[in-house]
Amino acid sequence: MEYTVQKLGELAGVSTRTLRYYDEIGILKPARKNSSGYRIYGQREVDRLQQILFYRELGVDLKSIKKIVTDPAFDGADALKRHRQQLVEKRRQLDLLIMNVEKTISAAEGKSSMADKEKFEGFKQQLIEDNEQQYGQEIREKYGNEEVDKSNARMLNMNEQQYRQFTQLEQEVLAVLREACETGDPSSETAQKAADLHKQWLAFTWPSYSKEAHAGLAQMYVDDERFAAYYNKVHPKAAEFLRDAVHIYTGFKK
Amino acid sequence: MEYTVQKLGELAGVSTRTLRYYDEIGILKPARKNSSGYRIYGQREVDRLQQILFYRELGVDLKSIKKIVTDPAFDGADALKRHRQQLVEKRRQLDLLIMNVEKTISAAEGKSSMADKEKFEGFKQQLIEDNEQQYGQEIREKYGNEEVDKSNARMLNMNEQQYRQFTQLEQEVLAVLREACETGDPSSETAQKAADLHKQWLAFTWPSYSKEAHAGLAQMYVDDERFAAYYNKVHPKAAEFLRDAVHIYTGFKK
DNA sequence: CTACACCTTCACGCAACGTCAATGTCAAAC
DNA sequence: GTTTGACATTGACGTTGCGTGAAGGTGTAG
Repeated sequence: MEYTVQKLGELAGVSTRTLRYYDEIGILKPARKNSSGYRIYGQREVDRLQQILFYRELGVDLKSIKKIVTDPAFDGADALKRHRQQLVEKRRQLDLLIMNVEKTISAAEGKSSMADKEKFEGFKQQLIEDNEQQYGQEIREKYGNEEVDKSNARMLNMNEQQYRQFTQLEQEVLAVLREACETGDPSSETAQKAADLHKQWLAFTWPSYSKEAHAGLAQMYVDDERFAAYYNKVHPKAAEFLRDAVHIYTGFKK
Repeated sequence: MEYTVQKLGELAGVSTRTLRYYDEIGILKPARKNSSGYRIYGQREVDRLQQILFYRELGVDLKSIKKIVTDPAFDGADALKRHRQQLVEKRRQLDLLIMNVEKTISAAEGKSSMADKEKFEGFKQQLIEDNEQQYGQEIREKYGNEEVDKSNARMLNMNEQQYRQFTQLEQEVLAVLREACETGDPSSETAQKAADLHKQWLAFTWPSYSKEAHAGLAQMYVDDERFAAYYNKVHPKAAEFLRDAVHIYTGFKK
């Protein structure tokens, strides 16, 4: 039972290029080469190829497969578990992505029937609704209806460019905050920059900035688990850290 | 407002390499170059970069982004819809992959006996602990300690095969629910199938099934954002949809 | 004047092959 | 004995979105 590249390829359903590649990376070497340099595979190689293809179908990368098939002491099931973890994480990311894409699409659809001029109205409207639904009640209780309505009104008055700046600033706040958290010091320069960015971000929608409101809001980020969860995406203690940084930034005393 | 590569990079949170690459592929060219060949970007380029990054975050590839941002006649929303289709298909593949990997793992575990059985016990134990930590308090408040403890006890009494059925059912519920959401009709056959699967799934751990409890639980999936988030992985309105479907399934009247 | 930070253009590396290209070999047909 | 055609070989580039040097020019502060 000896096979040339093509025969083995047909048998296993892979291209000859693949077999040469597997030889090249040392994952499946032919049993021998004939006088003209042709690759000759035997039964052992067939079995091994099956094994390789089995793991390949499960999405395992060739480097890991190599370890599994070459080192008999290597635990395949264990490797698969780690692999599963990666896949599950990948799916989580994909789920988030799809949710965002769908949000964007439905926002865009709400707008497409309208005039071109009102391009982002639907998008912003959606954002406000989301926000209201998530945090509306608490914010209204704390800051009063007027303030919140004014804030929403400001957002509705944003144009597309402002909106993009707004979302970008949001990203920046999170990025700097994450970096700052690593320092562990809320009075560090980075932390204070995060607080400043957060103020700027706030200024986009909050009608009147005040140190007290800023400090109070920061406290709420800690108290309200939904806010906390939002910030803690970037670091387990990000919400607390931001509060401390903002309290220093605003000169707020406990 | 002029920026060199690094300045713009810091502003937008991308590397200078990325900006040079975007120049190279013609997706974002600098406004001009100074006498020494330095790239100089202006406000227009900043805006455009924002737009690029916006789509990039949604996982759109640069080739498509190029079309969107360079050709004003190109419909971004349309591109996003095709993109979503790709993502959904990708997720379907990923789901299949994960199922296969899990099948393989549990098959391998069923083979090796003693040590792995203990691992399995640990697995269940872990699952209960996770669950307790995440939802424990609310559930205990709503349904009482006894019920919850009984539920946990049932899970601990599951054998491996039952456990596999249980997790498999969980996946099925999500899959059918996703499909049902597309119909938009909670009374549709698919939606009712989802509700039925959900009941079966529930039966695995819930000691005594009742329509009232089922309907109430479904309502909680909407009210509690953590449950909602779990179901909304598959569709933005999945939690609400499931509630409606279950309410029809159980004949619950508002 | 000298650091030193910042800029430039190559160019390789990454995963897993697909796809030529140029050339050698085997078996059968003429 | 030669031609043909299928099959083999070893390169080597293309794919995607940059990261990461290398080698060398430029801007500015001390």
